[in-house]
Amino acid sequence: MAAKEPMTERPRRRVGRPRVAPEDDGAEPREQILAAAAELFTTQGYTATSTRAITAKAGLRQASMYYYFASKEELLRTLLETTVAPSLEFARWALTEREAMAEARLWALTRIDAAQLAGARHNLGALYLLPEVRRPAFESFRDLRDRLRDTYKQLLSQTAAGLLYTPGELHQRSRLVFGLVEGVILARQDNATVSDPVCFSADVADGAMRLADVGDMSEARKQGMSLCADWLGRSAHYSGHGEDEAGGE
Amino acid sequence: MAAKEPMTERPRRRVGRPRVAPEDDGAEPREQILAAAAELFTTQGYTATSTRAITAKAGLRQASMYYYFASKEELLRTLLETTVAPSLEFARWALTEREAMAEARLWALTRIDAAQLAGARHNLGALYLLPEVRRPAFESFRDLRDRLRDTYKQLLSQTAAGLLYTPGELHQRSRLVFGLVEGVILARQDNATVSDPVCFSADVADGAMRLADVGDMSEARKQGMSLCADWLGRSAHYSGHGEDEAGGE
DNA sequence: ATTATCTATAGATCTATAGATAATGC
DNA sequence: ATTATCTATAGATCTATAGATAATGC
Repeated sequence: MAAKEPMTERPRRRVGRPRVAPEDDGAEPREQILAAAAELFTTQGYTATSTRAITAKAGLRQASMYYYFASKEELLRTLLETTVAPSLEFARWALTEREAMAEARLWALTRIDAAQLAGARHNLGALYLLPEVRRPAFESFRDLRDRLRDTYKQLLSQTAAGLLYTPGELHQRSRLVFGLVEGVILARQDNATVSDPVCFSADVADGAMRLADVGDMSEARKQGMSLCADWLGRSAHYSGHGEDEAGGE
Repeated sequence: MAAKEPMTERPRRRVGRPRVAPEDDGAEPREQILAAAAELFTTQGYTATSTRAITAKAGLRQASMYYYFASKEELLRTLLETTVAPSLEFARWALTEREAMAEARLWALTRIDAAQLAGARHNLGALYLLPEVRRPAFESFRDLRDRLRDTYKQLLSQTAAGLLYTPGELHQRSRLVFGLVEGVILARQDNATVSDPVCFSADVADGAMRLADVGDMSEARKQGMSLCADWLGRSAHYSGHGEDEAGGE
């Protein structure tokens, strides 16, 4: 994501009227705006954050935001969708990996999801909790989120204990597990950063096993870890990087 | 909370300039404002809810709100503090009940807390999650919340399994338990109401036992239920009502 | 000519205050 | 006189658009 040419110091003079505030780092303006919005939306809320505050932090003028985003809503939509995407991709993959036991896949999904929530800069998961996300403008994002939630439920239903649940019990239980993961977001809201996302996410995944009444946790954990490793290997293969996303050891 | 005199239909003509919109029910204006704010703050957020929207729902004019509350912030502060108070009172009491085992007290606290979150009108717990609550204006509320969180931690540390935790493990583990309870808030945000708060809160308390590695859950549960019953008896004694607050059976 | 910014501003809010007004109570 | 409302509005926002401007690129 950083500079690709360590040798050639290529200033790459940019077209267009220069900024009044010089760019401090080499980041693209669009990315700077997204980063500023991420920080402000997560800490102060959506409506309470003005486009003026965002652009001030990004180092340009209020109106310049509209060159990159059609509206403030589109800015939030972009952040929401890029945040849920990685977990959802893993979820889809986990559903297809039928050789692994459902317990292990649930462990791995919980772990990947929790690690992403714990490790992301600026507690991006907190965006899911913004009341404004209920507006119709963000429905497409809520659909993605529902699909992720449903994957937890499906995997849970395939565990040994889960096969015995009534539909009502399954629903209740999957809410508890999903809630546990969302708890990571709330934990971060209190103390700025989780000290060790790698360990913490594994703890959360273990917690999910307990909530799911998994008998042999160590087996699920072992298989689950290898699923995580497989996935991280895969995604590292497709996109050049991605290794520090969810902390595999 | 409703009418005290079923016989004497006492219209109790009110002093002051009459409202332009007639009062539909007999509720006090202050309470009507609080109820309207509760609904709007929890569903749309604090900044996104205008004082105009609140008072429109309460059936009076925007400026009339300021007769009862000095500012919009004071309105939110009132809601926050009345919401956390019942759980915190129970928490304080649970700490003193030394005859009961720590596991049972943790079960009971989780249950009371979860039941209140699940059963309250308008998902009031969602107020805790509003980003605006981080503002200095709400610090006194955050202190109360911290005290509640700390009670979970203390009880957890006194369980059989908890005595063996390192301080770091204890902290992590208590975060998971507290997060599980907060998950109730998130569950409600999706599907408007929890079908059965009584059962659901017991399930959450069981979940806390699982997260806390409690060996004999049934014993903790039995004792915990009786603690809940004791408390509800007590509070029913002090204040005339309060029996449907946290659904004891 | 194209790109990426800027300045300026229209128009729509929103909170809180000032001060009038219509009841009851003494 | 006191109480509980009202109307009107000041002053401070905030989002999004219009249109100017300063670069590079052809």
